[in-house]
Amino acid sequence: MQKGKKNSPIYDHKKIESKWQKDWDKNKIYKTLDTQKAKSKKKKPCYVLDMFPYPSGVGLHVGHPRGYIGSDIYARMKRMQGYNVLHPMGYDAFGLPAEQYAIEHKIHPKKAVEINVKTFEKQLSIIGLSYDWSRKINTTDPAYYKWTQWIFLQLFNSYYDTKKNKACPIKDLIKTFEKQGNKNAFAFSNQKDIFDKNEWKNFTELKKQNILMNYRLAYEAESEVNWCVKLGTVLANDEIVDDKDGNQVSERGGYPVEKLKINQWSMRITAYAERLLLGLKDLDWVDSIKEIQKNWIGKEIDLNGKITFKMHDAIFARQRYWGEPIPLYRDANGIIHEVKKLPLELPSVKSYEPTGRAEGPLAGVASWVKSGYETNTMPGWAGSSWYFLRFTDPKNKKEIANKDNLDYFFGKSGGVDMYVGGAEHATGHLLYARFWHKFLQDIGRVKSGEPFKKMKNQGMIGGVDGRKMSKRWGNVVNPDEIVKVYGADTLRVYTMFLGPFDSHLPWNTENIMGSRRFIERVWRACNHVINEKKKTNTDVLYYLQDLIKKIESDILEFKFNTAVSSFMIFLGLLEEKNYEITNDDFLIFIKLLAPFAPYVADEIYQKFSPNTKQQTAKSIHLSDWPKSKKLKDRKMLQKIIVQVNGKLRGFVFVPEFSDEAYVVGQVLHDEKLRNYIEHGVRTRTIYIPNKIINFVIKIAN
RNA sequence: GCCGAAGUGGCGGAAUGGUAGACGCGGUGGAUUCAAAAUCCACUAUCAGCAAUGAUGUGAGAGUUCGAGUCUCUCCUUCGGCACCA
Repeated sequence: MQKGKKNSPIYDHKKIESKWQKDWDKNKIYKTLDTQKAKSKKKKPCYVLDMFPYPSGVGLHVGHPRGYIGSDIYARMKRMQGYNVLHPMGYDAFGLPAEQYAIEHKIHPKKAVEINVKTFEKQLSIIGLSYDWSRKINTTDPAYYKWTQWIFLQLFNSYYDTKKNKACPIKDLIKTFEKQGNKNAFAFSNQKDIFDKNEWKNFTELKKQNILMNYRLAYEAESEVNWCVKLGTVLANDEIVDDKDGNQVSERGGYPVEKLKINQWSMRITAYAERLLLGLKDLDWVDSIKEIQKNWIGKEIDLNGKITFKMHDAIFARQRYWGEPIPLYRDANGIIHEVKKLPLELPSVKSYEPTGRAEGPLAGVASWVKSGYETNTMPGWAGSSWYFLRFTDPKNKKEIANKDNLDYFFGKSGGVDMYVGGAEHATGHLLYARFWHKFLQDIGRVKSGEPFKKMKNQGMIGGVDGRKMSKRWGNVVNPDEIVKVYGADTLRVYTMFLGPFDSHLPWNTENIMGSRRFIERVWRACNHVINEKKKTNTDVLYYLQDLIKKIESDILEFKFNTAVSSFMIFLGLLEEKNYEITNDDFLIFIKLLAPFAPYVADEIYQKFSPNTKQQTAKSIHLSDWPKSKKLKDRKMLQKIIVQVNGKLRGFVFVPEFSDEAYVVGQVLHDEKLRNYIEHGVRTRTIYIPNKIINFVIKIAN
């Protein structure tokens, strides 16, 4: 058929993208089925998770969505393959950046988070990410942090039994002390003094409390903080820089920083060191991250066979306002009690700025202090150490998540099926989340010991100058601008086409035209479609079958760049000789493309899908993923590489699985090739069917 | 210093031990156009040659192999982690 006969209108990304965005929202096509419904439909779960972001105030640059686009492509394919995909998004909004933003802009952190979340969602919504927004969570929501506090209390009420090799109730340990003292208690501890049962009975309450602190998995102890006298505040490591003389100074102002020992809460992660190390073996993570964790845990066995670990316990407190309150209080006698009614909500304060003492701003709230509450709050990593559980049942008021939901979504693989995020969390979030997960396994809340069985890490995208994108260098590219000018489909394709998913790559807006052209070529490829009475060109047909396999395996391995290039080759094939393709075969191509360019794919799908009289076709994203089939009549000649002494000298074409003698015959038949071989004495021939033949020639003299 | 990853055209990159440079960007020439944009066609690693073609070539050097970008060893460079922080 001649080009231009079926005149497609011009590709208008704005029109197409706003149309489908509304349509998808309205029909809630990305909604995850509830457990009961999914089970009755016998739908298998697939949990595809992004590391949830910190909604900082500056907004997204073009590198941020890279991981989200990758996981989205994966989720979309799985959805089309019939899985009940859980692909949620939420916000990790406690912690320093939100607090800093609030201080700088003189607004309440809660307000700052609201504003930032809005900006963030607006930016994300135009990229075409298939989240089920009805499961959105926010770590700063009291309904959420109620359960963060609950987990804290479970840790507080547990010790690590070294014989059972798991966490056990502290009550059991107290019973042991009452029966036999601590001499043969199999408990992980830094308690040095030995006592018998009678001594234990005679200890004061306060003494008992202090001893138990040496056993609890969440415990209070003296530890060091960075104290800045001039700023009158405790600083996080991130806020400290080296000055030109190598002294540690505050990033803000450059004032001296000293170490100060204060009493604060910690987590006995060291009790889990061995299990955290062992668990790494079964994880489908990139080796470099496993190696980093391994080094961090740092197991060493000295000559006497004593096992030590480099890893320290983790401080679980910040002298800051914007975090989860620790759900404990101290009575007049100094005895610690649990807060019975959770959540213990963060009170409103007049000033959330540092107080000038080595304690949190909560110390300035009279009623809070009077009640005996902790003035420190939990660190940033608290809420992110279990959020992936909450997504399975985000509105549950009775427990962290209902067991049926947890078991269903964490069922087969025992964890999130695909976790996508930055490699920079190797020793922070990824370690803490594994620690809490193992603890929750010990107390029977989850079945598996590992939360993230499979993980992929996106590399950073730098500026054109190769530097990190930042306002400071003036090299920030805003995704909104790119979407406006080129469209979201182009942004997605280009981001994926840049290079390997996990490499650090520079952004180059000049190059984006190639991806835009690709989408336009897809649009024009509609002109090659013929009706079903005719047949698709066989070259196209064969390539299409290979393409199905190629795209599926590339998506599974996160090799999106090569997937895009094989789409381009397919178009080249159609264009070069103006080949024809049937309606059905073209739809195969469009379906394969749908996860990458969801908007244009749905638009084209509607044109070519067989609509019934009653209704138009559903979204392409709810259609079935193509399956490759064996083409019976596919008997192609094989191109055999001909080498002489390992050097390429030409090719011969032979039927599949030809034997050596036949291939040698064909080679000798070719005058040019024969000359190379007869140049010397043939001593050996290496033949690999369908691939290569190499003649080893000894040249006389 | 220790541990890990990576070095391929002008650029981003591709390549189960088997045609190095797919695909894209950029560039050169041409078609179309009053002109431009867009689109289409051809060429585009280096050297020699009018050309067919030949030689060289994946950070450097050795090795294994019929055959190495890919495997092994040594070195160089870059990036990440650790060492002073958690």
